[in-house]
Amino acid sequence: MVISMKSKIIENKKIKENNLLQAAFNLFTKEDITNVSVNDIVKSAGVAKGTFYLYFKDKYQIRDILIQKEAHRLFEEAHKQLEKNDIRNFEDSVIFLINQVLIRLENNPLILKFVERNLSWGVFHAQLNTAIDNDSFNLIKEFNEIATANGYEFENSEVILYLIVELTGSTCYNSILHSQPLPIEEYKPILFDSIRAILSQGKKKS
Amino acid sequence: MVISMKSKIIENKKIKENNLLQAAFNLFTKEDITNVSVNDIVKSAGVAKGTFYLYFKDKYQIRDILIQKEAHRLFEEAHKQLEKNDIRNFEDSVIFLINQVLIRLENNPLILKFVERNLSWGVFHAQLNTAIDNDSFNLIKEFNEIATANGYEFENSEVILYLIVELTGSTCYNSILHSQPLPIEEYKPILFDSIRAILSQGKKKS
Amino acid sequence: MVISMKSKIIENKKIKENNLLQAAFNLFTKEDITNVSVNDIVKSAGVAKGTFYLYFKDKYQIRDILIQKEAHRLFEEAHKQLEKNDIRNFEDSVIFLINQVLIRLENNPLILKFVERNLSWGVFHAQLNTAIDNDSFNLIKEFNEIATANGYEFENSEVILYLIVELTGSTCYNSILHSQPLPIEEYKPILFDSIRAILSQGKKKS
Amino acid sequence: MVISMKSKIIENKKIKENNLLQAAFNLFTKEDITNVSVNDIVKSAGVAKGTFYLYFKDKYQIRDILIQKEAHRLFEEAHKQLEKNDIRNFEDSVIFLINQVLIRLENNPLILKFVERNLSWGVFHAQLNTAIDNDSFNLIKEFNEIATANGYEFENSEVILYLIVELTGSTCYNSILHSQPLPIEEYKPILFDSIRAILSQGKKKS
DNA sequence: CATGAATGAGCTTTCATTCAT
DNA sequence: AATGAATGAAAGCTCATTCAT
Repeated sequence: MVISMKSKIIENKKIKENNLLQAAFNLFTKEDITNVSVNDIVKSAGVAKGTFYLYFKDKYQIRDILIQKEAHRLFEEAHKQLEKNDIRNFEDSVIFLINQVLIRLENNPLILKFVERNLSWGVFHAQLNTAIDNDSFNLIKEFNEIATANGYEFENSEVILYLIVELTGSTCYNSILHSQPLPIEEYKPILFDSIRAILSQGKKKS
Repeated sequence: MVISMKSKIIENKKIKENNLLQAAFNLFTKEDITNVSVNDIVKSAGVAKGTFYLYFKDKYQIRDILIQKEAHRLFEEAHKQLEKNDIRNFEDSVIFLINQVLIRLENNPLILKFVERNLSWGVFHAQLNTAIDNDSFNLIKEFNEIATANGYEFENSEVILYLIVELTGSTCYNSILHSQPLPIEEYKPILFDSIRAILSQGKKKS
Repeated sequence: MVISMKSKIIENKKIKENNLLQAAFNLFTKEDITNVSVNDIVKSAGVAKGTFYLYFKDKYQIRDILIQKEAHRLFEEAHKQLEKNDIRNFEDSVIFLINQVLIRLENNPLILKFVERNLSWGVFHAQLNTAIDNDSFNLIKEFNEIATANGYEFENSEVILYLIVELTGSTCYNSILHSQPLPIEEYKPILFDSIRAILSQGKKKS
Repeated sequence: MVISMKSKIIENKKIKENNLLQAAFNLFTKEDITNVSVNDIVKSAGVAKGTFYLYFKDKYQIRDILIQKEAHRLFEEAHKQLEKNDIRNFEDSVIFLINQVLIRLENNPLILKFVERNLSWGVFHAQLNTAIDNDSFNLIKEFNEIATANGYEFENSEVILYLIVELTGSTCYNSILHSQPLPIEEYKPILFDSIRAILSQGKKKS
């Protein structure tokens, strides 16, 4: 009995926290973070103002947590798909992974809107890198392994990977949300060709 | 006499306006724009609060003017250097121009900080485009001309140019300011090789 | 216990609200509303600035609430007196009611000052009409009933009533406050005679 | 020559002053005086800010001057018409004069709008009374003369006149501008009947 | 744990008025 | 006499944060 009561309380806390996170996410996708007050968040979440401060330091902490969560989920799902499909070729693997992430962003532009509204590429990017490093799936290690197995060799493979992630991120953001400079479907071929061109620098002559 | 009196007033106004712009620039490089109040700006500029509104609508207008000015100067100077040096080769020209801009950013990282603090690559990019378009030096046009003259052909040359600008901007920003993933001097060769790889896609077989 | 705690808070809120209303009323009787700042009101009420906005939208809302309250009380009390006194004659009833209101205004000229200072005859009048219409005591209906019962008939009885109310309001205001054109006690007979003259127009010849 | 130069300057001053008065009148008919800034007035008048203070103390002074002017013109014109028409009957004379003023207000509701916008019945009324007293045409004196000549006698004739002016002013204001309680054309007969009823109190039995 | 009333610092913006030119 | 740039006090209002209940 005591245990179930406690667990119920804990469960209740989790619900409150999630309500706040969800409410904040919704508001942050509609308005710049400076135009969202803690009042707005607690009203939308249906809790009292003081309750907010029991769970979070301020609205910026809630934003960072949201970004971390989304970035983590994004890569986890892309990774799952990569494992399901038995792609051996090096360039294809990289393109596949990137494409998986892009597909998710296309289908859920709220995440991008959220990032745009909060002008937080910097924060998002930092979290993305953290996600890439810490994930059970170590992207860099795998990148190197597949590269070597396929006869590629890079002096500085992480930098090449970083460069590709940045190129993709900064251009696809505008492409998905504003079709600038091209709609994402038209832009992808050009992007992917450029990525292959970059990767092909590492191809060893046999 | 009348003219000199009037011109003195006009001169004085220019000084006040510049004081405000300079003060705002300094503050914007130190703090996020949301943490800089109009009060801070006028105090730093040594003018009264009301004076600010004689010259600018709000602090966001002052930010946009600053960004436009900086972006314009950046490209103007880079362009001058390109004209001084008689570089004919296509890839070399592109790399030279990018390098000139990067050298200026390396020497004045405040401009980069300013842009970071305002997290406005988007704005910066828009201003850049305006500067590029309106300038006597038309980047896109020249890019195409030199490309053709050197036996390069792109289906979508503006997109390729955009892609290169974004790749450069998003990666060099961290490289210059935080030496991430590498210090700018070490990163440049890798970046330039990747840009050449991207450009080489357009090379026509003769 | 819980109830008493909650009720204490509610009671406290009522006190705060009344403090604000009272403070505003005092200031509005001394100064034109445009010369009374929210700051003045909260200082006088002994609460923080933000508290004001917890209870009212702005100072104009507080003014309207005050006017409504006063207008309502004025007529409620006059009506009570009319019921206590069994006056059957038509002209006497009308004069009695008007006199009751005037007596109250004479004894509490602050209400008149408040109305003057806020130059809000319009608002006051609107509230008065609402009070007349909505009150359990429906003046217009009763006016008609007593008129008919006493052999009076008006083509447009509401207009006659309106005309009398305006005549009374606009002249007694100056009479009570500035004894212009005569002190109220000297003015009343003339006013009442004029009102009777107006009413007598509706007297049917028998 | 010197005289004409001086007179030209004086003329110029008059033009500036009139420009300011006209500009202020236009603005005061569109907006409450608190929402009209000195800046608005000088811009509309086409003069510099400082010039305003060469002619007027503040915007409230300009308002009072405007009200005085309008009130004066109103009665002057009504008076002229009365003289042109040889009306001998007492009640008819009073009604005629009132009707002349009303006709002018109906045809130029800007004056009423101006009064409404500035919520200045009090000020307007004071100026009106001054106009009535000071005018070459002494209303009260004439009122008494015609009354006596026609066999009317009032204990307090000024008070009766005041009462009629107030009744007319406070009700016709709403009637002309808002058709409340009736459009002015429908309201006039009722009003005039009531005025005649009031006046008939003074009729001596012969 | 949860509440929400209360706070007051701090923001943006306006505007009457001055005064050197 | 006329100008208009400069002022800075003061307004309305918001909101993160606290704390008694």
